[in-house]
Amino acid sequence: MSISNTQPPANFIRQRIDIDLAENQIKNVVTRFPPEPNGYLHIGHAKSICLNFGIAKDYEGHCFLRFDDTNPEKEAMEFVKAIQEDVKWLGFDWEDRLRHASDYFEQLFQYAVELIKSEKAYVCSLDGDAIRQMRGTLTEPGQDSPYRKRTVDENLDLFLRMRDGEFKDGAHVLRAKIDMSSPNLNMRDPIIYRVRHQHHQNTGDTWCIYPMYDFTHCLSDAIEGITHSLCTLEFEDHRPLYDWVLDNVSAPCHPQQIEFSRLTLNYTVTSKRLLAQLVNDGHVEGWDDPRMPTISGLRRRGFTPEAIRDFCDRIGITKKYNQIEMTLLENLVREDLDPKVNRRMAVLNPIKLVVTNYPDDLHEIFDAPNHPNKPEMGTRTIEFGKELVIERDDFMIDPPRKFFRMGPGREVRLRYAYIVTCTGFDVDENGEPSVIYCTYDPETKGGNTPDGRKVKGTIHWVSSHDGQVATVHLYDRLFTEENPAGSKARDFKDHLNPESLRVLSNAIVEPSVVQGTSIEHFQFERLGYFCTDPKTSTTDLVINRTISLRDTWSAQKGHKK
RNA sequence: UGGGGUGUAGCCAAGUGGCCCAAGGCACCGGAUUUUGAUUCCGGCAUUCCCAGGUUCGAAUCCUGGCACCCCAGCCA
Repeated sequence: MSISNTQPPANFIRQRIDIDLAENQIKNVVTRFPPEPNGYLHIGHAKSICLNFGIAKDYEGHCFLRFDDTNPEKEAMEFVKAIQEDVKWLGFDWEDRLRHASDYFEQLFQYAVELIKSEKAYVCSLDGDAIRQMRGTLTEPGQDSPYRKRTVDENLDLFLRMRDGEFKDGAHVLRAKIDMSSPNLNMRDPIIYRVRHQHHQNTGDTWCIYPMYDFTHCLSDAIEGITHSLCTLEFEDHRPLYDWVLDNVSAPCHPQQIEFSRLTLNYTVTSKRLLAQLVNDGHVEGWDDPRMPTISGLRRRGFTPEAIRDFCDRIGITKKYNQIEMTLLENLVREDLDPKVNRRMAVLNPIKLVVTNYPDDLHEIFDAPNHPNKPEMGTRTIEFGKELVIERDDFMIDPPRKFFRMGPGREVRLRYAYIVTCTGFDVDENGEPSVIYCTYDPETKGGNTPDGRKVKGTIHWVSSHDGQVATVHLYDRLFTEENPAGSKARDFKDHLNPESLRVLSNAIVEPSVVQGTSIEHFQFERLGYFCTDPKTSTTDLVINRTISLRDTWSAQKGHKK
């Protein structure tokens, strides 16, 4: 038996679930993906989405999409819409399990009342500074709030009045009564409700008090019957509080929180806060700028859901701090696109090539395969003529021996057309070549060599007669540093790559590169994978480079891509 | 001498005391095929698992002691 490659990768969370199932701790698996709608989803969220939805799928359980919307100041409908679109695009379906933490505000309120009644929560009227000061430090215990001894009746009365809008923002908070000397700061009477007179994206103006994350999350999990609440490492310290809340109210069940390490990708940032800065400061065009590691940016760049899911599978789930190489993601995109995408020819930096012995007004039509290794993908026609364009990089006045392209006196194949020999060139006032001349060998139609002669170089071309002008966006990594946010001394924006976007406005593409309403993917032969930009129009063809082809030649030569 | 975590190749990662002189992927280095210097294919790539002791017939896996790194003092999540 061969090893199945459809087997989901083993990881410690799946092992935990296997044990829970085997020991009958749970009957079926329920997970959730709980984004806060305060920004767009990024590749790090994709890891969590694939984990949570992937586990639900593999174990035939369920996964909720739940908006963790307890802080109305930062949250917006734009983000809840975008998040849903991104999760769907990645290929996951929450069916009828779309929820908001704010759907539970009334229940949460009742749980808070329970806590007050059992003397496990109190209204504290200290201001922010005082609360902070009395919390103590990492090495020193905190001090009890003077309001800690308020009676149940007094607390109840105050809490109800907080809800009724009697108090200004910050006047009072509700705190859990735990232990001000706990070595875990989260257990030092954490705030669980605060007053915020703020319009909420989902509940409107119904509430003016909002529950905090630590109180909301565990209870939302319990209400939904989540079995395994998967979150990132920074919440490890919060687990005792997660468990405390569930142990001290009449929660329907007690989900288990399990933490895993978040994704770090080199040469970019995976933090909503930092990405928001790039958007707000205008360093990129928006959340869906193709240079952004956001799901919407990657989509517009031409990355596929398949490649992203594959990436998430391959990086694994552990508790180790990691930094994944961007080249892994890039290679998986190539791997996904290579077998399924049509080949086309496009010249990014054109220079004119005149075939001097070709008839002036002849335009031959050739069939060219859409995929050289997959005949079943069919063919398209390409037009040949006397005047063509080729890539400037494919010609050198004085080429080295190993340059398998065009140079004076050299023979080269024009892909799927003819073998041509360079006979001369013109230069402009700067000494740069401006026109190249060649002759073609009529016996080599289609690029074949009936005499069996070897022609090492094959270059791409487009006919001037029917080639179409396009604007091509060449993208490169957004940052010049591996870990742009890794230094406390320097702002991450100092490491922005000034050449992350190059716009080529005179590219010539073959006419079969037509723009549809949705993103179309191509491989431009010898160049890379490209896609039409969603903002392209019939009069202005805009094409994004997803990723270049692997290029061992220029890598060896140390040439710049 | 606050608490919570993590340490297996350049980057991920399996491994849960004997089949480990450590799986797999990416990267890298050869070599074959090639009308994309692409793809594909074949081969190579940790006597060693943060370090030092110990237990054991046997340790990456157990014990003891170090070391390094990450997270926590929002009325953010």
